Amino acid sequence: MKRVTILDIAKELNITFSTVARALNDHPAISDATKKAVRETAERLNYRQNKLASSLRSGRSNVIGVIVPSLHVSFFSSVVHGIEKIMNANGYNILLYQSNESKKHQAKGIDTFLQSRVDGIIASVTLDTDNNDDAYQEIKKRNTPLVFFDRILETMPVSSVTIDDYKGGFIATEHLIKQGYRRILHITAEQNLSIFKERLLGYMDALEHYGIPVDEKLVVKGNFSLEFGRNIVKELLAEGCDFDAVFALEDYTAMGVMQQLMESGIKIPEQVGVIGFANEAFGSLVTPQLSTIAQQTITMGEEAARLFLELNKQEKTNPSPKKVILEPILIVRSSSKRLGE
Amino acid sequence: MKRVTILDIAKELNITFSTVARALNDHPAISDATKKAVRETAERLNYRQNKLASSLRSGRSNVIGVIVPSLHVSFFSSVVHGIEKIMNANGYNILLYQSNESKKHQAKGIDTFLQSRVDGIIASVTLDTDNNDDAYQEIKKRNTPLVFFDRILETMPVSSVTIDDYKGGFIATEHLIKQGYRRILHITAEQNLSIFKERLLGYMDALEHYGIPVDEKLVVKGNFSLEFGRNIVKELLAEGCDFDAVFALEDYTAMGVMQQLMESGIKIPEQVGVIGFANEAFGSLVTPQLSTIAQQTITMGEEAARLFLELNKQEKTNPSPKKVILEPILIVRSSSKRLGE
DNA sequence: GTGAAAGCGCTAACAT
DNA sequence: ATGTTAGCGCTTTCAC
Repeated sequence: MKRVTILDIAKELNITFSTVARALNDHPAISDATKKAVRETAERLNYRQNKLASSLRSGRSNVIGVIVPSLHVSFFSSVVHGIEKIMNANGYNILLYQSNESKKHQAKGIDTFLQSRVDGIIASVTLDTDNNDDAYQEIKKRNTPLVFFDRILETMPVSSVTIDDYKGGFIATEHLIKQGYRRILHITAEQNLSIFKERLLGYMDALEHYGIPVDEKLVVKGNFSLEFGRNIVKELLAEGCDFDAVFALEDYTAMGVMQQLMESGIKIPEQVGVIGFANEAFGSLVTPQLSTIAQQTITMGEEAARLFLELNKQEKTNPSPKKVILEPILIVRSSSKRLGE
Repeated sequence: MKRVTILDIAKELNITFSTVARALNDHPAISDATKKAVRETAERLNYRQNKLASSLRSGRSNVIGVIVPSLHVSFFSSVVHGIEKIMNANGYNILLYQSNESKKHQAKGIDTFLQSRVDGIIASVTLDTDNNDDAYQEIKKRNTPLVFFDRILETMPVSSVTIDDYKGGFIATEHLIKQGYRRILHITAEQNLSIFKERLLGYMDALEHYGIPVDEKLVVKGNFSLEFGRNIVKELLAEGCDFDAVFALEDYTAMGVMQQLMESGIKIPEQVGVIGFANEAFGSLVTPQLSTIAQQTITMGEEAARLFLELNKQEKTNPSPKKVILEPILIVRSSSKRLGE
């Protein structure tokens, strides 16, 4: 019933527990014979190292904290999948925390991570996080390596991996323009997070680049829900708003847009073209298939993990933060393809 | 730069560190004045408890390990979402591990959990796990609380939460029968996991119950992929196999079935009805909308967490394992509704 | 209501 | 190549 420790192994073999510890850690100064004996005894006694003790003593836990808004959002669970894959392959474990889009929860999670003495933190911030968030400042103050992905705090000098949201907005809009659409509605969100700002900028620059005037009435603030997409289309149609394409901040919103357009008897893509953002699984399964911008979710997670590993290697040299920017990928499907391509 | 400990707080206040520890843990024997002073000093010095030390000493880590095949599968990420929500609310953190459907990885994950002295493990086993899996046996041997969800080891006396897969298979089939379908194709999987066995049993019993003979040619072994659904339909149509409905083990497979049927000019649900399993997000967005069986994913995670908490409370009484069985929910959509309902 | 002291199971610097 | 020793930062029993 009592847990077996290195002391038990030492007793069995009539050596000291420090020799056992060295043998188990494959210390070069230990003879092969001793190592073999120790390993066999360890196995026989069913010994398991106590990581708590080892971490406490060594100051390294081999655990990193990952904090995301919600695993129920496929974007985040895919990124976490990528993070875990790489970190696991490098001997790290993942402590997981969901902020549930609440700054308060997020702060509590960070606090727990700090208490657990994680070797680093990978995070995507809540929608309402401000640029000088205390919790994140505390991470830096304690010299705990920090990596942001997707939703970052722009003013903090922290490594991050994002997609080029500006470019994402640009190529989505450009694609619509090239398909002959001219009055392109853009559904965006509150502008406190850079990702939405950037997409909007990309949208505006694309219009300008192709000599199309920006019409403020064609930029509306919305959210990630299918419902919003339906409602805004219903409203705009009722108002007689004149648009011939929609670039939505997220695929679910775009889906709502499509549903309402179809219900209103508007042909997609002949009368109105639609493009979303995120490449959700359903996009290729619906009719018409939804054009979108893919965000390389798993790659994003993998890159975030690699960024952390790099950061950790050069920890003493205190390197300047590194920004990895992934390419957004235009996925053209039938919802926006009215020319031959 | 040096970490602040309870000793630092003690020095500041000219009391002993054990008083500080008690004050921080809200020990009843400590005066309110002392508690207040300690808390203020802790805050001022920016103290963070070292959980490694506290866990090592107390023997409780307040961490539980969660091991799933892959977070990239929405079913699992939703369940983990539910688990984290409840465990977090009860003061626990989640150590996450993906087995990637590999028994070897799974064993390594369990080993790490054991080394990290987790207070319990919640798991959904890999497809190839056998009933006497060493890693899971080891968990029990160490008296570490264990809870399975969805994919369980039947012969192990372990608490678990599943849905009633038998009933799921039954009501899916019954629904098709009531819609007038008679030659119902069932796509199942290898029979080593109970979930697929149960669904198949439910299917057969439903047929029998309604006096429809079971035709072995209408039961095929497949997998979760859309491709499999497409291919099997193509094959069966080529063979001239006569079926008028399909009950697929998973929505993606069902989606492949629908796509191929439509491409072959077969009307859904008029000529062939289709029902899937899992209630993936896309089901309500595709045309025709896909009927399915919902598995209460988030609830499943929450129940698994509650089961663990209960288990942990009565740890000394060594309670008999408790099986929570959730109701499968029939979701009727247009892919299988050819009568008025 | 607070102090003293032991020890959780390791790592690592210093001996030999 | 192995032993000795001192902690890591807490919790907890036993004093007073």
